[in-house]
Amino acid sequence: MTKVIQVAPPRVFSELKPWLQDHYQDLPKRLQSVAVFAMHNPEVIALNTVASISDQVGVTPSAMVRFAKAIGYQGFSDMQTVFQESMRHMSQPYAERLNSMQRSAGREQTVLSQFTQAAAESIARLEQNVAESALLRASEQLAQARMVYIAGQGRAEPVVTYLHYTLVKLGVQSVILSGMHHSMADKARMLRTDDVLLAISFSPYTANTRELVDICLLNKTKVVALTDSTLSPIARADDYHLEVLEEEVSGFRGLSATMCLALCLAVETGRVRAELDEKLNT
Amino acid sequence: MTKVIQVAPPRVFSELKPWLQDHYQDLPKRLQSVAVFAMHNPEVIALNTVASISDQVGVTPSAMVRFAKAIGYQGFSDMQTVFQESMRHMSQPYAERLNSMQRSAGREQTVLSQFTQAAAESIARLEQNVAESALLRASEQLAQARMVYIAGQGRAEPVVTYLHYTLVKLGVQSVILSGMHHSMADKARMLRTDDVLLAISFSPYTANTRELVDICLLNKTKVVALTDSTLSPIARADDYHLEVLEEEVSGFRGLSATMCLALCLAVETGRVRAELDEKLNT
DNA sequence: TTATTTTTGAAATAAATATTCCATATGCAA
DNA sequence: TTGCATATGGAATATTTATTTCAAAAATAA
Repeated sequence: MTKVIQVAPPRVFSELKPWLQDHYQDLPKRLQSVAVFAMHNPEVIALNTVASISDQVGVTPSAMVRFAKAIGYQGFSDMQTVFQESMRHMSQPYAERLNSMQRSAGREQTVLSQFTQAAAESIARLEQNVAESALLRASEQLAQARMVYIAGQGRAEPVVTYLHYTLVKLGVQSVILSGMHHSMADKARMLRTDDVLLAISFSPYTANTRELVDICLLNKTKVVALTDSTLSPIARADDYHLEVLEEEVSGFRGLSATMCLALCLAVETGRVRAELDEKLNT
Repeated sequence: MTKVIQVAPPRVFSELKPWLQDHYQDLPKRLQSVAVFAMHNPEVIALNTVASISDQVGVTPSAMVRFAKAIGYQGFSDMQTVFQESMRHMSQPYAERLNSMQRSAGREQTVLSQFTQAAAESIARLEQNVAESALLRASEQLAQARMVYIAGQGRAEPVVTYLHYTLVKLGVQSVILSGMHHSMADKARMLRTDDVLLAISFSPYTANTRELVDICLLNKTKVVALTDSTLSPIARADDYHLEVLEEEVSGFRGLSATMCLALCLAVETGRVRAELDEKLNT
């Protein structure tokens, strides 16, 4: 039985790399092949089965298991989880950076670092998932509105406040609906067909906001929605909606990415509005 | 046997999303749960086993298989490959990422990428600049308070709303001061020495919030401040303040990092408060 | 209400996947 | 060369994991 090492194996991918550099020379030929492949295609190791990988590397399945054991893992499966874990953070380079910085320092995760990491991940994802065109379409709707009515409750309320504050500062007429003590029907009656409802709602979706959107859609009033999922009841095929999903940390969802998107929406609306105004004046 | 659909299922993740939007309503309860989870945590679906996922979703393994079949896949495994494939492309932008970073120096950027980048930088800086100990000290003050009064105007108001929402959810008694139609003196008179004022204020500092802090300090009422600079008039040497600076993009400052810090503060306060309560009960 | 269909969970089964074992090959030293 | 140790591939085995089945529960319609 070949035992290159018997101390605790690296539990994170970033530590595995330097380890292999040190011990590469001492490994048998096949295991070297595996090492090279693993470093060049970590995502293949993370996602495929032993049979499939060994085939791609050009070795037998046994070699894969031996490789894992040579490093010190219990077996291939054990090693694979380390590769998988590294993938989770791959798509968020910011997060990975923060992560590795802390790990190298040896510190444990502080409350602050946990939440900043989640926020950074959410923002990175936001950039990937929201199409510039969708943002533009939504902005155009808002810019054309005679008046923008903003609605949202609970966790969405800070977003409502922020959007209102920013839009007003940018010269876009807007009113907060949530605060008013009217029935939903009363609120809906205020809206004219040249107005636009800007609805913000997250899971669990509050019935009020949902109801408001329903009424508006019936009245042919335009609705721009900001939500955390296209499965949300307020996101319809025919309206303009933007999606933002916040990473969760021990049951808490932040608003970092949402606020970022809100600012984008407001600024873009302001810009489009300014363009429209200019056209009218000439 | 339940057959929602029998046509060819989406082979790419991006097509799967709209499909679920259309058919979500028609799915049984458990399958809806799975749908929501799958859209929110695609990487978990890609990387874990049926047993592990179903456990996280809170359904039985059978439900996972049924979900896959309902969409039209042969089984869970078949669906999983689609999720895995989507991950492969996700992590591809490793090189692409660097490109976009470099592009920032030269060419034009989208509105979205400009703001997400600013937000990410602000958050990264937040993590470096805020000491965990400062966060803890501030949290302890808030946790010991009989009642937390929250104040802040303008750009700080969304933060006030959010802090209030989160603190209440965590069982910490708190009230928003800003909204009340009282004079500053009236407001200050409400505060007892065992209360704490949580003041949020950014440049340009509104006179109101500043005045409130001054009165509290005179009355020996504790003040916890959240601001964008230690030079801020509301940050004093002897009180508890946290600093967060948002990166600026063409004159606009976001709230992403601020919201992240606010959440940290609230959660940490809730934790400390829970500890205190436990001690009292024993 | 009752009858009928749909949904659900738990256990049994089937499939796949990783791991171990062993015979053989390969490299190396005397 | 021979002898010894290590490395290797392939097949057997053990384990894990997905899938199916079926009875019970829930929902729906009559």
